[in-house]
Amino acid sequence: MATLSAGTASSPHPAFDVFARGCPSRSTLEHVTGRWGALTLGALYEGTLRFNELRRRVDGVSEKMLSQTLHALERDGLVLRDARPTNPPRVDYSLTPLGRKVAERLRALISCLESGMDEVMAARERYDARESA
Amino acid sequence: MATLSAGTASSPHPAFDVFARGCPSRSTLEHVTGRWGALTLGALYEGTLRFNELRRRVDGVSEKMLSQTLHALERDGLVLRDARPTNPPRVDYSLTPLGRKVAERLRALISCLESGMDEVMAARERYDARESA
DNA sequence: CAGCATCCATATTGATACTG
DNA sequence: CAGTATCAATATGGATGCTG
Repeated sequence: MATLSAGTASSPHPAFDVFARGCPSRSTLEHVTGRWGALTLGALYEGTLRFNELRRRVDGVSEKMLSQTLHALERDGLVLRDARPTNPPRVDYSLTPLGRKVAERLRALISCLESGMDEVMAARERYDARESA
Repeated sequence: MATLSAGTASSPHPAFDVFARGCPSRSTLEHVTGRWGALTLGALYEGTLRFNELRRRVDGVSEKMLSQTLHALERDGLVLRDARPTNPPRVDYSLTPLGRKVAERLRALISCLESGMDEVMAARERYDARESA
């Protein structure tokens, strides 16, 4: 067994395996956990948002990155894009059912991390003290 | 409310907030979800591993990236590094209790993604057909 | 074995300007 | 408003060579 193909999370022989180099699920994982993917899904979990609303809510994204992120998530079927042919244009972004499930897991991870941050900070101090010595 | 500070996952006013630009938890999230962080935690979830074992199991990591990833995770208190002063040297990596909790959430996310991949693939085809038209 | 230091190609990202 | 296009800055990643 060269890669982490077997023994993964739920199933011993999943049809798709994130741990394998060429698996499509690996790219999806990257879209989801990427720098802006996680924040974008997190923001949309709270409700439908328009492009510029999203931009304001996700602290630090550039127009380009948000656009790119949204395209990737839409392509993966996690985000729904609803463009109304009005003038001025109005585009609403929301989560698909699958996107919602994924966002939930993501939030579980995030909240786990947030509540563990005191421990993380303490570990960092110990590490830095030890290394600088 | 300019950022995603409020209304986050579990608590309305978390002490640490991943969504805020300068929050330390954001960097931890990046270590955890980063390209190699997720795979590394996933691998260690299955048991203690030595450096080169880890390198073989995480398909595609370079020595440098694995080293870097391991340092970041160790500093954050998620991974434990146990170096025995033997010759040849032997270093065992394992998860701390916090690391284990985080890895669990990560695996939940991953397995959610893996079981949704059929849907993802279908969405991709629809998207590509639509866009190329 | 377990790594660190260095160099370099390339991928990501961010500003800026422009369009429908 | 909702983006796309382009260019420059930067970060990332990998190959190589060396050490304890």
